[in-house]
Amino acid sequence: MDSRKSVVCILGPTGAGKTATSLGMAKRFPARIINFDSRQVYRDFPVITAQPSPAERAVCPHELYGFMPTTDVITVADFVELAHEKIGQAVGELPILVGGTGLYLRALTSGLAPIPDISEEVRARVRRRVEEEGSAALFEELQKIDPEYAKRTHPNNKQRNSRAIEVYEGTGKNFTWWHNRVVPPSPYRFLKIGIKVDLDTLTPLLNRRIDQMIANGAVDEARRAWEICPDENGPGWTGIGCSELLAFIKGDIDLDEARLLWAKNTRAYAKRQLTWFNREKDINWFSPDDSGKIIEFAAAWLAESNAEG
RNA sequence: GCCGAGGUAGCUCAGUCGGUAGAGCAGAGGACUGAAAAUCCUCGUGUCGGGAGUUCAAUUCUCUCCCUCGGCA
Repeated sequence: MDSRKSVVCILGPTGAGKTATSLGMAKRFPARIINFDSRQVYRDFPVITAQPSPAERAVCPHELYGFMPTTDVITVADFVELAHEKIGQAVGELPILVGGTGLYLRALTSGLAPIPDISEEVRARVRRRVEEEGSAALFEELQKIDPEYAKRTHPNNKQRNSRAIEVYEGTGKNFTWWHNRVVPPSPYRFLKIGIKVDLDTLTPLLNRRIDQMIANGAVDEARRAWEICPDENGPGWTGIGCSELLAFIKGDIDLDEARLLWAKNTRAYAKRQLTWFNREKDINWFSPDDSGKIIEFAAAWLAESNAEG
């Protein structure tokens, strides 16, 4: 018997129709939709990051959408904590996780290595070092303190190399040591539903969605965000579409160039998402127009747990 | 019509003092544990504009033709 709380996850590449699927499910079961998309948390970019509209959100409670300022960072660890909190609040409701950030979902379902927070001083120092000495210098150091992890990263990967170094400096244990710690099993049982669309089918849909976003005020949205957070390095600005529109607003490129760049980057992102999800073995894949099947499938899975419990 | 500069990868161009060529971008695939819509890795045969000549050997030198872009008429 499995008495753990049931959580349904709806994942897939951007633009595949996850929102529509989740709403269909929310109409069938009392539900609470919880976002696991790292960019849809930003309140200044509801259109550009394709957050559910107010009408869509009225269908059932929606959590972790549009609540962060562009100036703030969200990390995997922050997400996992927030998601646990929101799942806990779904009492008498089915928690439905919807999103496309593979790392966030994996961290939530498989657990995150229990690495303590690294102080801002250490992080800032390591980051300064990457800029000054270059990523390869940190990589050489990493080969000494964590040869195993060094094999899995690359001299040019400044983000990973500095993270691995800061963990060692901040905790005295290397990254690999932390990764090998056993994480407690999740208090939830998860059903992963993937919306599968091949890239060539998806691309024209993504392009059309960009035109729609522009028609829905994406440019003004970016202008307003720029007034609120006039710092290109503000974490919210890393969303695809945000930086391209900012380049247009600043006069560096025209709107058509911005659109083409945006489309190209969106497709590349969708491809990265598909690559990530292809590796996960426990995803049940459906096509976007299978919403009926998906709901039956979820219903059967939920009944199974009730029968057991 | 004359003078000049060019025609090399899908695009922008480098290069070969004669031994059949390589960067960036684009494109494709992949990795991924606190920045993840991030960050990073791998993948380059193309009548080197056509034809002829010189040469063991021409994308490279010579001639000629075609085309593009400037300038002069």
